[in-house]
Amino acid sequence: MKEDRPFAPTMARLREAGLRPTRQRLALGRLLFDGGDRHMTAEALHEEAQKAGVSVSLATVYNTLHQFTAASLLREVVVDSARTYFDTNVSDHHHFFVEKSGHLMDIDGEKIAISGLPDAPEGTSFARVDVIVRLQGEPRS
Amino acid sequence: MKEDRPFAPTMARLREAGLRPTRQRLALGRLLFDGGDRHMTAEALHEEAQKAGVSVSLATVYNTLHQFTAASLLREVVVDSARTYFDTNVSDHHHFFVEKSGHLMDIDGEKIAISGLPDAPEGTSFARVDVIVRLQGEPRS
DNA sequence: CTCTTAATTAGAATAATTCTAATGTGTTGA
DNA sequence: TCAACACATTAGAATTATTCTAATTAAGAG
Repeated sequence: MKEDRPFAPTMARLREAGLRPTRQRLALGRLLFDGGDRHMTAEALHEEAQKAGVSVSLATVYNTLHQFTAASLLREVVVDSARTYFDTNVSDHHHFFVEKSGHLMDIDGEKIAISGLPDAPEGTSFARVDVIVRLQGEPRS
Repeated sequence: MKEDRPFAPTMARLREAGLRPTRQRLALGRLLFDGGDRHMTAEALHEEAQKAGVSVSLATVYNTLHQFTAASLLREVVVDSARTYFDTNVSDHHHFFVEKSGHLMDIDGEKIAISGLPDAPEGTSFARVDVIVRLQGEPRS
């Protein structure tokens, strides 16, 4: 009679990425990937881990977020010079950003079309195109 | 026989913005606005001022950049979590960002069209739409 | 079980930015 | 012209997110 949430999927992800499934990485992976799309900061994830009774150092949270990003399990979103967000949605998409609250929302990449983009300057190529729709006011929800 | 570059335009800008044309603001304004479109960091502007023989503290550079931004003489560009860029081009446009070197280039806003943007969530409205084209490699020029 | 290597950690270090509180300077009006 | 006040500037301390360091711990192979 196990009461834990399934950890097998996270386990598998880590193995595929060539990351040892340590206690900390499993715990963080579960927090990140168990509940749909999330936009997390290192501090927020660290707090969440504490609250969940998992003891992880902040340094490990940072390490883990970067390793997950390198392994394409996460994507870094730059919208605010004050803090870095990590997005569990790694598919093609864009963002609404509520400037006042620092809240991020996904915009499906397929819905948006961008036309008229100039070619990449000589010697360079596109790494990614980010669309950030900055919002003022507070969403209802 | 004056050898100075014209300071009158900057002077006028400051007055319009309701900012006292102090020695520091005039000097920084000239560095920023005299040479076409520029993307500057606080540190870079501070260095440039030193080299130009203008003595301004870093705190003043920061203050000034923020005041200029509030007055719409500058626009803040968020592309890199490590440093904040200020753009002297305040018209509608977007950016190429060379990740390796930290170099920014403007993309004329009229060239680009974005279709399929969802409506702003209830309670919010669009403040601005930023398109950032991240480039890998090094531009030739 | 033991060895080897990679992961974790606490705390110090770093770097950009902001704050503080003291000093200096434009501007206004008599 | 100049006194007086509000606003600016400044050096340096403080803050904050993030990274680094060096030492400890744990995972996986044999």
